Amino acid sequence: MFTIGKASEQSGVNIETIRYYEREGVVPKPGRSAGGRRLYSPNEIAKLRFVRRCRDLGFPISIIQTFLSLTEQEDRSCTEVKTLAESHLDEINAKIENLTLLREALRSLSANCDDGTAACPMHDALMKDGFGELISE
Amino acid sequence: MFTIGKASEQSGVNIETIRYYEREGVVPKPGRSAGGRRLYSPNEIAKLRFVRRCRDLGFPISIIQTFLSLTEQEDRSCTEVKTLAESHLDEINAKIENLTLLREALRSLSANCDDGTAACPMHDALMKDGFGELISE
DNA sequence: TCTACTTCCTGTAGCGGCTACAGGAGCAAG
DNA sequence: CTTGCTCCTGTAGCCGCTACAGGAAGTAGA
Repeated sequence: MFTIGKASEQSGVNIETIRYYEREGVVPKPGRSAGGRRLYSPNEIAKLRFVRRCRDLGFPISIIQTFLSLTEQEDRSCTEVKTLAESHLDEINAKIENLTLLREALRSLSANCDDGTAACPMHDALMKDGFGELISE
Repeated sequence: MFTIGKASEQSGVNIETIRYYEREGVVPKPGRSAGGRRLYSPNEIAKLRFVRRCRDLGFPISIIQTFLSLTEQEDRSCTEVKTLAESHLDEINAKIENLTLLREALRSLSANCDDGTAACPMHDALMKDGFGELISE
């Protein structure tokens, strides 16, 4: 059994964040020592690590909770997890696409600044009425 | 002069968001009608549009405020704007890179689910201790 | 002129996902 | 026994909005 500090080290989840996850019911409440300190089993630490990795992958907490509850009921949850992952993949693709558009827009605005004619062509372009709407979303 | 509803239409900024920008000092307080309603000049509406477009480009409010204050003092602020824009461009590139890594990680995890051997290979991979740390940040 | 409807006002609280305190208690080493 | 670390609870703040509630002002038609 490990205290919250060790659990944090091993899972890579910040101590405050671990307590936050507990408050929000993302992970179950751990046992306590005689002195009232949280004690984590290796299994619970694995769960925290799982949450962190899912967060790193960009999953929102709500979906991670679904993942964890699907995992509780051991029967054939793989396809459901896969479906969720793939719809998330679509979102990521959309984000990448938008960011790429945005990058091009910024690049061309910034490039205009090089000719040194106007006070600030970038600013002017963003102020003007006729400037096209960049982001689709 | 236009009421907040018209200003919202013309700038593309939500009414509530306009008031929020005013509270936060992003844009100056507009004049008021006899009855106490906000009245916007075309110039103020252009400013709102400017803020929205910068937000669309992913700039945080704090940077947009810098943009606007650089604009107030008309003297050669172009290079500063350009510098800010380019460091923002770097951030966008980093985001795209991370998302791309993330997409590959998700794809390969999801692909593993297809062979239908384990209960859920994706879940197992995320739980395991040895799984590499994906995201650099 | 009265009424119905729309727009606007202020103020406050909520969202997600943390992070940062304050003020105190437990615990191990020297 | 004291020092210093970790831990506890509870609360407030971060960003950039968004969504109310409860009321006042303005507009259009009968």
